[in-house]
Amino acid sequence: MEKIDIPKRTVYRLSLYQRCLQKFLEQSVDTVSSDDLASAAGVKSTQLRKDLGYVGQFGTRGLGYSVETLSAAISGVMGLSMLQPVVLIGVGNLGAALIRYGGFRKEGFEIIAAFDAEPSNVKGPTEEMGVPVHHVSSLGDYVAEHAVRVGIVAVPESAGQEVTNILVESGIQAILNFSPAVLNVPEAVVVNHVDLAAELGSLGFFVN
Amino acid sequence: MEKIDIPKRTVYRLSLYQRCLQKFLEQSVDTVSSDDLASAAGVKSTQLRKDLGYVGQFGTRGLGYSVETLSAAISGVMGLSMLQPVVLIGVGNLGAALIRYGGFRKEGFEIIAAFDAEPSNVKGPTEEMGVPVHHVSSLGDYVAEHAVRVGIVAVPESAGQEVTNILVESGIQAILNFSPAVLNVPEAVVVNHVDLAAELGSLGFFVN
DNA sequence: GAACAATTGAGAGAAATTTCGCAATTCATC
DNA sequence: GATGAATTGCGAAATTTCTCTCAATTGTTC
Repeated sequence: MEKIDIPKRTVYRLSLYQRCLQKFLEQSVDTVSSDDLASAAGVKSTQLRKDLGYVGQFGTRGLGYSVETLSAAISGVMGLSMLQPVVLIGVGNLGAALIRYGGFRKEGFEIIAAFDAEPSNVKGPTEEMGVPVHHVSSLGDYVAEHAVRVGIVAVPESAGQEVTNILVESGIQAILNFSPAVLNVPEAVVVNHVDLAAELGSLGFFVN
Repeated sequence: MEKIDIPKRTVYRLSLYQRCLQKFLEQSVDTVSSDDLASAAGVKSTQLRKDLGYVGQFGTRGLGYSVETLSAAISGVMGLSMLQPVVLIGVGNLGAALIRYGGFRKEGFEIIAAFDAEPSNVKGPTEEMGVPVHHVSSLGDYVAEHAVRVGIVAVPESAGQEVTNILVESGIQAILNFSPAVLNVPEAVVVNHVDLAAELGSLGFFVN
């Protein structure tokens, strides 16, 4: 497929654009210019057009883009046409917050199961959100059985690689990693690393 | 000051290096090569050396870097020599998780107060972590009075810009933004945007 | 103290990403 | 149906970021 040659940055921004389009859709806007959409997403319009250029041609010169068409096109490329099941590993503070956080569903993802080393310590999410919390020992089988392609890792650093190995062996294709650990994965597996401490830490440089 | 011309990416990685150095320090390692440190941080050694080159010269050819010296040097540049007070706005799922999350303190940051539109709905964090939760109406005064330089925004999108304006007017210098909103700030204020939904959303592209 | 192995530091080169510039196209108006 | 304003799409230029290469330096061994 031609997917491979879209820059990672562009892919990330496509998902921003998608969210903005959704918002326009809710407001019954049916046409946007690259300027409108770009400023909603916080980027320059030239960048937006370049990004969309990787995907195809959807605009009408002089007019702009049809919100609906563009949104559908991006959905297609991003593989968001149907709900993508996701597992989450590590139901600590952050993991539990992510389960309760509704924002993922709108992006086309649904956390269908959570795993923890001590599921009995976990109470909230199961009842609140209907997400069952299993023992981490069943992770591999679950992922393989349900053909889950995306995993969210929210375990402590020490367990990060171990959990990742299980996921990889069971056929995971993409990981969103919230642990501070640097995860070692085969090339075919994509990891997005969200390092909260580093994000905050790097702000230190800019103050004073 | 000479700070301005270090690339943002490099600044981010410096904070990774710092954390790795801390770990080496705990293990009583006192010298590391660029290869050792780079692989701990998940980057190439040439990149590490280039990054450190922005800060100064700390290594000894043939030997490597003194963990202690390098760590101190990075701390100096990153302004982490003393604990940096931080306010957090929006004590929902994510905000509460961030308060409970201990990892920030190690990076030299301490959440000294939290703010919410409905502080009475918030229970956990105040008692657990000793972080008081105030009404958002007192945010501006608090920030100004305590000369807080860094803020964490974890409010819903609709409130993002409003809260940001208050922070900016009160003299904030850096913001870690977890809301989906694109925050408009003057040039002097730095924003790090952590967009959870977009991070997960962009993974959709890479699966299947 | 000479030869060797290890490792940094920095300039040059390569690659990736962003921005610019402008022709091409479309719609609305006269 | 010609003129003008708006706006895309894309190649080219500029910028930023990363990687390579290699001389310079240090400690170690014989």
